[in-house]
Amino acid sequence: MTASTATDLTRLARVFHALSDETRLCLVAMLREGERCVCDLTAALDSGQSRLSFHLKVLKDAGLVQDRREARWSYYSLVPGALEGLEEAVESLSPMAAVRRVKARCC
Amino acid sequence: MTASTATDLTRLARVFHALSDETRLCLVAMLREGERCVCDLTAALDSGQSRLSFHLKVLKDAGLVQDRREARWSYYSLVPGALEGLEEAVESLSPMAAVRRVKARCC
DNA sequence: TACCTCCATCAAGAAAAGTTGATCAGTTTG
DNA sequence: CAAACTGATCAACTTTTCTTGATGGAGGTA
Repeated sequence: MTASTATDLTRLARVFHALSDETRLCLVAMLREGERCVCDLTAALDSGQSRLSFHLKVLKDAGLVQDRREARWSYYSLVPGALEGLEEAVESLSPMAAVRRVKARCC
Repeated sequence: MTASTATDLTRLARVFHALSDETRLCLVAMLREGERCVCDLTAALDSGQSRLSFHLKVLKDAGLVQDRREARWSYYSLVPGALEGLEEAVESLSPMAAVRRVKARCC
């Protein structure tokens, strides 16, 4: 809890970055309905395939979505609890936590 | 609720973008303690002044912080409720909302 | 086997974001 | 008034992110 403060910040920043793009927010919105294959997402967003692949990777690297291969399709879905965990992540930026960080030169 | 979907997405993306940087997360953490003048923030983060000014502007444009001038000092503070509102913003990316969006070509 | 579909990955270029140092305006102090 | 201080803004530069088209692999199908 005290050890990996910088790491936590880094990871939190990465999650927020993943959500900082409209295309990716759309993807998240669609995936809240349930699992989707890339071809469906591509069709729905009317977007190039490599472009979506890129954005899905960003979401995946942030730990927000997961993928599953089946035959020649890739199915993406939200990582259970990942979005719900956002709230407490924000709370981790608490005043007390801040005091600790700042005393140690902050970040 | 239906009209400004794209606008909502844009604004939400902007808020997440504002939080997608470690320096800015540090600033938010410090401001959760209460109002701070820029000189204090600069000292605590051991950062150049124009750099912090830039990041504070990003946070301000996203509606997360507000500033107040007093004499020659600028005091920054969190916009009340802004962080708390994040959670419900994420929830606004609901499956139903997604269905609506996707039917209309999504974003 | 030849061909088609789905999709990850790569390279190259375009666009956006971040950093740094300089300048300037408004305030206060000597 | 001159000098010092706080902090916003600008321009130039670096770094990161995004987009696009091409390639290739894996899995089906005729």
